[in-house]
Amino acid sequence: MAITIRDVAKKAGVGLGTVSRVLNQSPQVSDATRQRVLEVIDELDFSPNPIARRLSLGKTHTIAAIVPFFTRPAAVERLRGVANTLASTEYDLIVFNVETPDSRDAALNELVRRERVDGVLLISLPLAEADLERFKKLGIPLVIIDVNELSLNGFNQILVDDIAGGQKAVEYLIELGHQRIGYISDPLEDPFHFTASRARFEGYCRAHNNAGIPVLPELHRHGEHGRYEARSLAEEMLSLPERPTAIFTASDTQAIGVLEAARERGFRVPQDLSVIGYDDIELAEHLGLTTIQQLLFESGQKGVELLLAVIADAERRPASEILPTELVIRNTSSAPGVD
Amino acid sequence: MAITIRDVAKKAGVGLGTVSRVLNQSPQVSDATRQRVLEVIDELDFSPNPIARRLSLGKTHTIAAIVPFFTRPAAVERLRGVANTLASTEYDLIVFNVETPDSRDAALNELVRRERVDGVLLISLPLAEADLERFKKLGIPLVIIDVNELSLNGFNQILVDDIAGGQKAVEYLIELGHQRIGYISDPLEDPFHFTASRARFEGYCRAHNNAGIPVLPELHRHGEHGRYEARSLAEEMLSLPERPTAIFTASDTQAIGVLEAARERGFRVPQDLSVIGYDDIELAEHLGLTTIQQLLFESGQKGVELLLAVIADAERRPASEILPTELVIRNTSSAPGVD
DNA sequence: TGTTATTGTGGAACCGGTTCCAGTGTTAGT
DNA sequence: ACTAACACTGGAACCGGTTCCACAATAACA
Repeated sequence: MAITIRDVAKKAGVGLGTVSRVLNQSPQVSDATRQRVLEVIDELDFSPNPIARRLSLGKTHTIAAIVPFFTRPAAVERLRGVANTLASTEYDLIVFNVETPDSRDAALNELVRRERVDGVLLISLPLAEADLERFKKLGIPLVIIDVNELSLNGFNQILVDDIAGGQKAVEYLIELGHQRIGYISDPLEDPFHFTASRARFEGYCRAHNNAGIPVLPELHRHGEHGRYEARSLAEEMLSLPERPTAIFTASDTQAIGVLEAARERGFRVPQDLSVIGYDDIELAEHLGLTTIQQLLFESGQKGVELLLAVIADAERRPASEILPTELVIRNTSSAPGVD
Repeated sequence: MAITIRDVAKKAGVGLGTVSRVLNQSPQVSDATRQRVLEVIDELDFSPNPIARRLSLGKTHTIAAIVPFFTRPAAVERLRGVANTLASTEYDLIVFNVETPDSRDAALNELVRRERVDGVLLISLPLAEADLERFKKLGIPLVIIDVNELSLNGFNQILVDDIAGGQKAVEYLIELGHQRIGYISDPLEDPFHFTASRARFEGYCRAHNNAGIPVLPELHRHGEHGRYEARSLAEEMLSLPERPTAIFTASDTQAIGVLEAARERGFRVPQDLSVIGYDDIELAEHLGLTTIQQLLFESGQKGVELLLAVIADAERRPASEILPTELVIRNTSSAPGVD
């Protein structure tokens, strides 16, 4: 049987309230008593049972992260930010990996049962109005990371301006002299309604409009997320009678597929084809891939910090922070037709 | 204030013990009563507070996974197996990401405090004898996944026969006619004492010995884990006066680095150079990489199942399961010098 | 010196479950 | 008809913390 606060109290010759006060650094304890209690705690190698603590406090000291496709490099990196930040707190993290709309709903229902978690981090996953309202009504602290939706004004969120990111990438290509710029992304409509591909496309369009370059439908292809799929889409695009001189993709993973297609077809990168990805995952640096960097690790970190703040103060007004993106120029981009 | 078992009892006009019995499917309840209680539970949308349950049962219903470098593809895939298996149980998972010996020790100390978790999954991380003994002495259920060490006989484990895996890869190359086969791996000695690179090297040596081919020191290079590092090592190797005609790597990530080096140097794969990786991560299929498949997802899954069995029956004798490896032949391997 | 704050302390009550024990009602056995 | 065995049921006690309230001892004030 493990040592309890009562054992400590008895051995130290104090009341159990006093031991609890020492544990919680209450100032209401004299130095002499505190000293004695601390000695006994040390002597018995006592450490308080966190579960009893949670029950008594009515808090679970657990937060949940809902993450679609948590094996994707960008998701893993965000989770790393979450896990590392949480490691130094007394909070536990439980991760819900979502791979189908069904598993999303299961996770949601699980969490919405009160008393399970103190707060929820929703990563890259847009929810229906009704689901969001449920969180609000039940008063479950919620922080949304990486969902670009106008309707989310009243919620706590950490977001990345994907429109600006996409625009930045394409403006850079236009500046280099490219006129036919392809865009390869996930489907703009998918069962989860992910926003990233759409927002980045919006940036793509804005850059074109600002420069007075028409947006050509044949230069925008989309398919399931993945390097392999992106590769086929790129091959289609590169077979066009008027092929693009540059391709922007919605993720680095897809950019890698494009690089493969270019190699396959004998196009040199960047001389014959410029390629720009998105995310700046670890591989991007090794590949020398020009990309739009978004602060993945930091998004997880800031999401946790915000969530803990919301948990600590339920009355806090909703806050949102927009993380910057940055164009990282490496070796897969140059002016068109240059040797 | 949330609904408790007492509210249900009152509304159903039964004692609170009865409600508890219904919740725990005790057979000691008449059908009529059970029915009534279930109706009220439904009506009030009651769900029992897991924390109170845990305190009362003296179990945390939480298991910990200690995973070094949890962003590496192989680790992520194992974790996916763990998380998905656990999702259908009432257990929570907390993940300790270990990136330095310090953070390993911190995780260990955290966990060894009793009452924190019901069991521990140790993934790919060899521990000192003393640390293992600590688990045993404290009676904390432990399952070790993917650590190849003879001294672990008395422990529950899921392991992969990395020696056989390495041997299989190299035997296949020898069969194809290769005589100069390189091996690129992590350092054989590292701060964590990872076993994978060593065991696979052992297999490499056995295959050579069996075939009467000498093991040449210049054909074995090792460096920090990573695609980029592997690339430089491969470049060194390919610059040798008598370069290898095939390279076996300790991971797919490193194999990708080798492919890059080959491309850089103008070697065609597989005509000029065969490359075999290890793990069969998702990328391997897309790249057409020949590799040794190990059951990553399953290793997590089986680890959890074993751990839950150990938790359920502390007297269970230690069990170990060896997962098979399989050679997956794709497009990066062929006989040497064939066009 | 008597009265009032102030500081420190002990422990009951509580958080919301589980479990055990005692007790009631029913059925079976003789 | 009386007792034994059995099936159900109610609720106290418990898990191990926190918190609040009552109270004692000391300090501050008039």
